[in-house]
Amino acid sequence: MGHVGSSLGVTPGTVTSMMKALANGGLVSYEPYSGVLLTRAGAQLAAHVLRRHRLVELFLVQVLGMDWSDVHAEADRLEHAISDQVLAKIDAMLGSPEADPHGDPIPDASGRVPELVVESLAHGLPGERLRVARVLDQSTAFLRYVDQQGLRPGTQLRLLDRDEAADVLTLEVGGETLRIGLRPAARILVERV
Amino acid sequence: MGHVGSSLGVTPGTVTSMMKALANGGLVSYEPYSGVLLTRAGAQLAAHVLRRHRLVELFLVQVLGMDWSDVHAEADRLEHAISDQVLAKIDAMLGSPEADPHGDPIPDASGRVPELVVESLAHGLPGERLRVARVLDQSTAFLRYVDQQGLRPGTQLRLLDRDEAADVLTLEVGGETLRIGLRPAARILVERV
DNA sequence: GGTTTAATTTTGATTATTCAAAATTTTACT
DNA sequence: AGTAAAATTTTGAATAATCAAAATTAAACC
Repeated sequence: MGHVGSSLGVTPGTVTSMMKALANGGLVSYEPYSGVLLTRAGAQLAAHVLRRHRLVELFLVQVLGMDWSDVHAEADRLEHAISDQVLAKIDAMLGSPEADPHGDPIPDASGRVPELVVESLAHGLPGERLRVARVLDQSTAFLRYVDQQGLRPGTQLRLLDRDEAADVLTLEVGGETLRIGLRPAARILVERV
Repeated sequence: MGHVGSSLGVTPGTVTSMMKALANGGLVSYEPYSGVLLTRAGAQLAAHVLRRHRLVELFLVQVLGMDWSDVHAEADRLEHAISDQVLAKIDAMLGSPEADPHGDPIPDASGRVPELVVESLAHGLPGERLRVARVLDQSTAFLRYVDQQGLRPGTQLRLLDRDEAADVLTLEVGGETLRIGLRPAARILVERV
């Protein structure tokens, strides 16, 4: 559980305290040394938090014209301050979207997440026509790279070649040919078209 | 200073602690039992907080289509979570407005507040043509009333009669005639046109 | 002016959050 | 199986925010 602490910037002991508090509130089941599991209520709450976060991200990009590589941090601060009423307005304005700018699915108001059939770009076979559905690595650096290569969610592409030895895929995107390593390709999810 | 506490929902002792903390941070000068005064830095910060609050209110009304009688509470929660970058986008989208939906002036980015020459509607004289500039009482009830009477900021009106004895003004607004007490009229600021 | 009343401040206690460091448990490796 | 390493939890202490109630100061009133 150490990674939870470092990603939140707190010490391991603090994470234990938090987990106990969550267990106390009925949001997780917690057995010392073995880990935590979300309860039904906890999963529900998590879905609502995700919904807020992702709707806010999409709003920041689409309505305020912000860069998609910056909105994660903004949304982290905003999601706690937005009322259900404002969220409903945002949702309506965006047309109840199913995915945020990174392609992450947005749970609906009841907490259900839209499923989509996607696979990793790294598993694609030569000749396939694909559409970028989702970018898993949301670090600023990676998003910038994806942006520059024109591989944002929604983009169509064709897989030209797959070179296992060199660890490289060759793609055709918007008439251009580009090469991408299998490592980064594994962080990009696509759907067949 | 008791009203500060009650409007914040805390006890008087807590207010004293807060004032000491603000004085410690150089935002106010504080002399026990005599009161507090904003320092230059405090006034600057206050202007920025007001700017945030009022820009957010206007944004909620103009962009998200919310009711102006609801946005105060929303803005109170949002103003702390919005980054300068997002605020700048909002400001640009609204065209660097000078007043929020209630007519309250919005300080510019440097903290300067636009002055406008206004007086209370209660001081108007019969025959004057006026424009509603600002509504001081921002309780939900009063804003609803003002809304129903069509007296939102920007509305033009003519003062027909002033009856000191009955404590009533007679106005002509958009072809309609309406009567309003001097008490509520004092909460509405107008400019001559 | 002296006394009562109201406002403000201080005091002492409570609660919540976090950390560093020690203790415990699990996992990994021989 | 046994030990070393890593992860997790516990402990004890520090900090901050708040409150209720007591003490102090200022204001109001005869």
